Amino acid sequence: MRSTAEARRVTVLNTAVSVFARAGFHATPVTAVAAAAGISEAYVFRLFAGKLGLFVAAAGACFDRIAEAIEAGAERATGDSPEEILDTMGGAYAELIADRDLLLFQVQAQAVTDIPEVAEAVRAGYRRVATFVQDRAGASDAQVQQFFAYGQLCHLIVTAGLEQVPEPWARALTAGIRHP
Amino acid sequence: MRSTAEARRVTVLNTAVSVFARAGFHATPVTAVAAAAGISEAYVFRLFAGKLGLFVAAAGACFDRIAEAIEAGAERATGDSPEEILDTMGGAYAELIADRDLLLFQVQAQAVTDIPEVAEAVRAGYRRVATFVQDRAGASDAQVQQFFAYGQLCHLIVTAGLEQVPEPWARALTAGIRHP
DNA sequence: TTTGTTTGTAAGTGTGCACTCACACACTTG
DNA sequence: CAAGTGTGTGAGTGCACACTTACAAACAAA
Repeated sequence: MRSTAEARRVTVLNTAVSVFARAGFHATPVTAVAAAAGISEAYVFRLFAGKLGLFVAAAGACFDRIAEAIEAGAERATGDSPEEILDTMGGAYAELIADRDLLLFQVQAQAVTDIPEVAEAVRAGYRRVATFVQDRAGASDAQVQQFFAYGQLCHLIVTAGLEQVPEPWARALTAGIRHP
Repeated sequence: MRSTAEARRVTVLNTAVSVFARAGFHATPVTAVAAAAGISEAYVFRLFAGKLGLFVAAAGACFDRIAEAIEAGAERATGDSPEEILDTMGGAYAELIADRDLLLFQVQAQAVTDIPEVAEAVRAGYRRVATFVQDRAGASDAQVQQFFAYGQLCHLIVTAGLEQVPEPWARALTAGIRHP
């Protein structure tokens, strides 16, 4: 017994987030995840209920990490106006997604929401994050909406590589966006 | 000769947008597009340079339709303040994506931007739409950015099915969004 | 009619991949 | 030590699907 199954599941999930992030659910063979995690394909199938079970569990892990980062970030807020707290949360999020994996995974998950289990996982993830933002920052509906709208804009900026585009329209879309 | 190849290409592209919109590039066999278009798989391969060529061409058709709708919508603006024109453009876009195909196709295209040809097609699409919005509405960078941020929020709302979620966080995210 | 061109297809071919199964090794308990 | 339990894999199996090829029918021009 080299490791417990539960510990394996955790490491596999983290690598799964990274690997699925690049090419998405359908274009990523589970051999790729297995190889990245350093175990055999067969064992991945023993640890999770099929490729779909693996992806859904990875989505859970992805949103867990996002929620934790935002929750931890909120603690660092200096003032307690909604604007200040939202700003600090945004900063924590920007910091977290610097490596792109969590952001790209979200995009990939949104793309396979035609699979009901994935749609539910995405809703569960945003439910957790959005309710926390709303409650903790004491923000209005409009502020919460704006927070997520600009978050989604980040997805476009990163997937389309707009930071690298010097034209005016691209500069307008990326203006003031943190980090990417 | 039942039809010219060029006419076929147009009809195939429109069906391709609809069919790819549902399950995305990798999960959609070209037989599905061929069947929906009423022709054989082999002929699709004769009309387009592989599955990727078909998808990239479909992306072009998708953004063409969006750009045309926004350009036509801008004509209907009553005033000429940036706010009014942006609002009218937003309305035209909301109207266009009522059938979801164009919106979902954009999401699917963003998910396969790891393929350089697709990334370039996405950039070309947003280049056309964003420059038009900026020039025609005479909007500031911040206004253009906001316009697209809330457009991207629509993608999340539709893919995650948030209109159907009665909880407060979902109501906050969907508040005031037109149509979906 | 014959020759050529374009539209269209049926029937493959090869490959990649999800998933299974029989088996082996590690470790524990009695 | 023997028997049991959990961890891990090699070697398949079967199917879906991207792409090709050989062939046919419609139309045009001579």
